Amino acid sequence: MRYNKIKNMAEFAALIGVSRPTVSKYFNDPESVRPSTRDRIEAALKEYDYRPNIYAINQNRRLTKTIGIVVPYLADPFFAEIARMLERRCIAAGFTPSLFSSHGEQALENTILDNLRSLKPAGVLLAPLGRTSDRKHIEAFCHDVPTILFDSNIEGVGAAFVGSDNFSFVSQTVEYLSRTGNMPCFFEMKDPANPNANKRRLAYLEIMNRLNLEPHIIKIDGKGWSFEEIGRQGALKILQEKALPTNTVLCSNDRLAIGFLSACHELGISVGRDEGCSIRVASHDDHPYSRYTCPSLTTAAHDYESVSDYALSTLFQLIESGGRLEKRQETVFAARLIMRDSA
Amino acid sequence: MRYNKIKNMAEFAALIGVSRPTVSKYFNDPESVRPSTRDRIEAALKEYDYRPNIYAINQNRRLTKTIGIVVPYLADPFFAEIARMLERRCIAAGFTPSLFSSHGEQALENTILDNLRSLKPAGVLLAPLGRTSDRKHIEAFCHDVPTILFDSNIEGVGAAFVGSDNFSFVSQTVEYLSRTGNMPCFFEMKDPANPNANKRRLAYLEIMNRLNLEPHIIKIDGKGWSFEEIGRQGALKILQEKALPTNTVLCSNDRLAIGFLSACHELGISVGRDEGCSIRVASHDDHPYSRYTCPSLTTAAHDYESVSDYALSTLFQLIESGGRLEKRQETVFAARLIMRDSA
DNA sequence: ATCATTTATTTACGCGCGTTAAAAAAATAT
DNA sequence: ATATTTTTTTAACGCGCGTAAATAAATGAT
Repeated sequence: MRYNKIKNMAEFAALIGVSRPTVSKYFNDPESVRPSTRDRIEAALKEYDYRPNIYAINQNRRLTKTIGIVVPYLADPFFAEIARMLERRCIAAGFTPSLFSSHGEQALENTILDNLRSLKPAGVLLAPLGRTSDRKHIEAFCHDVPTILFDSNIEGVGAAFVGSDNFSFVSQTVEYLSRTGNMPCFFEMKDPANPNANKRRLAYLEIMNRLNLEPHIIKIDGKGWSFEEIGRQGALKILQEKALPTNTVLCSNDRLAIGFLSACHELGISVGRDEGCSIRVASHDDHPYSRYTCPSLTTAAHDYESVSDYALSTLFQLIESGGRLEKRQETVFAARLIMRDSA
Repeated sequence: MRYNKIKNMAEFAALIGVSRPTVSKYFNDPESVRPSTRDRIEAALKEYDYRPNIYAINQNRRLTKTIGIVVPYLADPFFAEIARMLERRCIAAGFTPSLFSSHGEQALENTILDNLRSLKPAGVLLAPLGRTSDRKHIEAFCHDVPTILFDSNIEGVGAAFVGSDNFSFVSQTVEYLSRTGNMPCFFEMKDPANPNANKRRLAYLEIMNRLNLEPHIIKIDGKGWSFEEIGRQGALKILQEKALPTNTVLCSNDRLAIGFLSACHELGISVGRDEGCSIRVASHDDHPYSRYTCPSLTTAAHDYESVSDYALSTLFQLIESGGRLEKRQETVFAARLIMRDSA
């Protein structure tokens, strides 16, 4: 590696004895130049460390090779995990992923989208905040930028939605819990920001109805994204007041359940399906930490792989078709019941 | 908001009756133009939604207003949390943060740095993988780009290091544990990738020596970043073999401890400082989930705020001084003991 | 009103690359 | 060897903005 700093493509081309447009062509598609010249270029690339100026490239392209990934809350390991998979696949497909977190704030979600727009991304994968999102703002964004929504759906917004089938989550947990013991009550936040939470509640009601069981919903107070703490406080209150209608609790999501289990431990209430246990707790999401709660959490797992795979392949399709799809498809993947020790 | 699409600064300037260089000046520093023209520009900005082309801007700037943030593993809530704080402060200071995760892989860390270099960032905050980092690669990067290391130090690399004082972590936990019960043994991975782990072990040895206590180090197998599982497996093995030299365990970090507690629960071993408990477990980091383990985890907390504050203010200083600091400073912040129920 | 100072405008060039059209060269087919 | 196809070269323009120098206008102080 010689340390002749090469400042532009013309200089680099001159060095190999090839014209600049040929080099430009090579960078846009290495296959588009004759193998012999390709070899010469690649040999030179190893010798000198020239890289085309990304800003100059993107200035003239209508669209860049960037894919924006926006999640509502990156400190939630669920989103961190899915972001990780999405990033991988973007890179594998020759795109450059750019990751953003809305940190639970509408204003930030909006500015992220504004900034993203001027990045002229080839496409965007957006997991919106949900109920607290600025629908109009997102709609306007999706109008200009090829966008696939994932995780949280907003009806009619974006070229497609890819997520998990909330009904499948709840039906599996409710049926399992009912079959193996008492029927579950449903534990959730009073005012959930995430639309999945609402769908899960509706699913619970419907399934209980089908099974001819009386539903019980426990709504707890709390705002923001500190679900564990909200779950813990809510559980402490309910448990101390002995307001639990059954000995089986189905939490809307794992983070609430983590808080619930923490509260149980504080109060000396043993959780599990064993004889000595006084309560069973199950949940949904298969959060990365649900394996390590005490007891380990029975839950329903997202099909992370399929969701991220399908979201990206839909996005690629959208990009190739020039930003428009025939029809807005909503695709959801079934959950997988994970039986552990808590229920 | 009229829907006349403005395609460049010249058109926008013409619309207000101001020259293009004046508008350009405004965007680089709104204070640099006369208040009356500033008002006119800002009024027009509200009416038409013009935004300067970011690629054209950055092409001519030697440095952009981007700040790169690189963490080794974003699915670890500790890094997610610190990334969140860093992002905030970058935005507040008028920079655009760009977040990357190495996902625990050297190759990815290298390509991230390569890509980052061509983004011409004003500065970079880098938390390296540690032992598995490609030192030469990082060194070369830091030579060209103003970089502050954080969390994991690499001797002599980068303009400065900001992190936590591992000695302070361990001294507080060891002293607390020894004072309130039996002396602790130290539980860690055999081959830790993170340099902090090594410093913590050395600190443990030194402090035990000072206290005239015999140190015991338990090294467990395992590779990668699945610390909880590694801790769990290691703990299961040790506990089943009854190879624990004392009833007090100090884990190198919270994620190992989460696995350890999980193993204890599986084996029916009660953890805590109460009479009925057979083992005490403490740890370091104050991981966002350590509050919700069962029992809640006694640990030593990073001063997240100070670390992120100081790292960024050092970076701003570095940027202002044109990329060079007098001397490479290593700054570490003391830990804060968090007494909870596990020890 | 006059001069000095600050701020704005005009003009012009450069950045590094995408892209295109026409000409030239090289590879392949007949 | 000639005709045909493919690839490369040459030359030139455009993208949207930064920036600098010279000029003009507005402001402020005397």
